[in-house]
Amino acid sequence: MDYLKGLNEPQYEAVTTLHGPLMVLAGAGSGKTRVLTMRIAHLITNGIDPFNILALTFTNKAAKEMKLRIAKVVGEGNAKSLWMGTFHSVFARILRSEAHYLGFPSNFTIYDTQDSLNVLKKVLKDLNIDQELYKPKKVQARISSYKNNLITVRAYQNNPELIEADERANMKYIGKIYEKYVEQCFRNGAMDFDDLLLRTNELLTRFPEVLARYQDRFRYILVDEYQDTNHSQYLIVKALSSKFENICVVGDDAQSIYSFRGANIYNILNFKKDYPDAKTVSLEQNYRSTQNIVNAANVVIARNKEQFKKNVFSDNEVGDKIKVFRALSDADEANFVANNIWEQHNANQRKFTDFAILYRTNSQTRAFEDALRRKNIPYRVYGGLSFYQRKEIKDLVAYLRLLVNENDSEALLRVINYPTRGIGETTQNKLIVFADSQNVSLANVLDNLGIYAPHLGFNNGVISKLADFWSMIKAFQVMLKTENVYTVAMEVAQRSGLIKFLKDDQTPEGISRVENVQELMNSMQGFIEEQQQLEDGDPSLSSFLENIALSTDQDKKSENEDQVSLMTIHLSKGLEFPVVHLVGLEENLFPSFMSSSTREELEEERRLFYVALTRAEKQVFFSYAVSRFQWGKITDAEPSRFLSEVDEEYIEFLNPVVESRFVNKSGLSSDIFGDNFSEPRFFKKAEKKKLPSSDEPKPLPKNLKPVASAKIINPSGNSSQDIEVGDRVRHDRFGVGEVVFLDGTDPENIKAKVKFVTEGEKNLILKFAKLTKI
DNA sequence: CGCGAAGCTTTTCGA
DNA sequence: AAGCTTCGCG
Repeated sequence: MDYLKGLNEPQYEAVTTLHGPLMVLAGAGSGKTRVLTMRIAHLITNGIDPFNILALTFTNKAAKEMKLRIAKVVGEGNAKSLWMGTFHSVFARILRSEAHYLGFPSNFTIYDTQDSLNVLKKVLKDLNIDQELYKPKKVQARISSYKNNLITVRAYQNNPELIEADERANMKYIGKIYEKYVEQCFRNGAMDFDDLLLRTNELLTRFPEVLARYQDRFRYILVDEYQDTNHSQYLIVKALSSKFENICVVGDDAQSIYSFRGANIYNILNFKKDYPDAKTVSLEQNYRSTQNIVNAANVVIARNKEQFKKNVFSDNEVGDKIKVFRALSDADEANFVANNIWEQHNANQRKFTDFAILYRTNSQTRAFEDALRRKNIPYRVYGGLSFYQRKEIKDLVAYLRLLVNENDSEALLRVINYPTRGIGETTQNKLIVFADSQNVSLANVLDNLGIYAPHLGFNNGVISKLADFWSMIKAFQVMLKTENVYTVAMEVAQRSGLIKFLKDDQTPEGISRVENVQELMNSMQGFIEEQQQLEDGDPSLSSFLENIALSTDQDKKSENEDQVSLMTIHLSKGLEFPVVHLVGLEENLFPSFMSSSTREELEEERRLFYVALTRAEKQVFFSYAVSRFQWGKITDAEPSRFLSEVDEEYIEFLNPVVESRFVNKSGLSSDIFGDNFSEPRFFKKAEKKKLPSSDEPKPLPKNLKPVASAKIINPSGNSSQDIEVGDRVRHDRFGVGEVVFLDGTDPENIKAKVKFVTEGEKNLILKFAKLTKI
């Protein structure tokens, strides 16, 4: 039992407590993954059949990795029958084999958010509902939250309170829309993400024999990231574990960041109420980060009301202080980060993989990509518009979905006239109306075109176009029976005209679309080969489609490449990096303007900040910009309140503290570089110095009103007289250099080209550059 | 019916 | 800025 060596006391306890309910509160960096893997290994070495173990993880990648680590301890043969994966993938598989109970085909389609939105829009159109009043996205969110809380259509209709609430919100047709949407999905033989959980609940409650079967199979259940489970997931776990009660949940309430998709922090906060006999183990020693980082994170998270008492600590070195950089713009911020990474890469011999750039929103990515590319720094962006969400990929995938499940009308309508083949909107609408009136699927109408044609009022041209399209699909289906999936997909891409259509577009975007399709084909081939090698692999098309529907970007993280990682904070959960750049620390961005109105929302944003901070092992850089190009225009920004929540003792400012706190916002274009929200307002140290008389609580950044004139923006800045071409100057950040060029006559706006020894040439606006003559 | 231009809206996080 | 919808013409 070598694997038990080196565990600390609580870790040991968590690993060796095999029976009964157990809650492991694992602080950030406390060796949670290790405990989980060792615990499973320990179960197996103690004679528990791996077949009886179910482990639910947050990403499929985490599952894969943990399985590998377990295999190292107990041997591959033993680890194989272990069931490990995300809620969605595990229960999608179970639903496939039990689909007949629910009246679904076993090859049901899985709709992603976009697909489901498309279906919803069609429903709204069908019902003649004004999409201005019923914004599809809002409706979708509402339905999603019903599903996550197990409010089925029937439950909704029997609940006057809900109906009333929707009426008050001027959404009295929600119930009707909900009903239609569910009907449509059912008819399409499709489940959305929420259905995968909701239908599992339905399966387990309506069919006790099924529940008994899975209860008996999954005698030991482990749930990772329990703080981010929603009610639906909670009920599944509860139902499955209620017979043996060998349930181990692992989580950290301080890292609950998914309430927007229904995660319920009370699942973990109330675990003890659900299982009064539950044992609790707290892992409090952080092995990941320096003391400075851990302490800073603790101070911030302590502001949240709702939480377990924990004392996370680190025995590592004290470490560097967190460095804070104030940038002039988003581009400036990105340059700072890129420079910093470049310097550290050279000076400290850090690999690029050691760095992560974490941000709140995906739209922040671009500036960093530009800056990194300019410096030739290799990077990889995770998340964002994921590969499988690209239009060209979705189009090809829609064809494939249609082959597997021809009732999937969403897929059918997506491809019936793409590439265009003369089956326009009018024709499509006639088809839809007719199919509805006969209560059959679109596929059924196309199957029996000969019989239905007289009732459809199509001319011969349209009929033959429809027949051609459908016989093409049928031919693909026949091919699928004998040929390998890759071959069929290739045939689809070519015969449908998709490839040709894409190739006709020779713009850079068009070329990249063709490449993307190629990449999809490659990944398909890879998938098939991999599945063929696995003993229990499934190289079928529907298996491939399920795989991509549930794949996360993290899942395909490429190893062995020395690249800087760019991702949202949400995606970074569970990862760690030696150096973390947490960027865009501005009010309305982080915390997000969408989540700043209630205490609960703000606390979740704060937990997000905590997650970001605790990703770092050695060093953290905070940065924010005072102006940012956003939504098509330049917007002023104010430092995030979270900056002021970190005690000054853990922080070091890279920019000099600026004398003036004020700037004139009226008139001058240079206002965007204003220092009006510089540190003195927000940090105790500076405040004590500059505002000795002020005992008032710090104002929220929102309320700040800039006053005074632009003249005193930067007393330490340079006027035109000070600096001349040929002068040797020092810059706080770029070091020593020589002025090679001056440009402009307006003293407010003189630009200086300075050649720095280490940094090369920079174009600076003299007024702000704070150059010192030497 | 198909295409492109014009106009309009909408901005978080993601299985 | 980007995505989506609408509109008008060939």
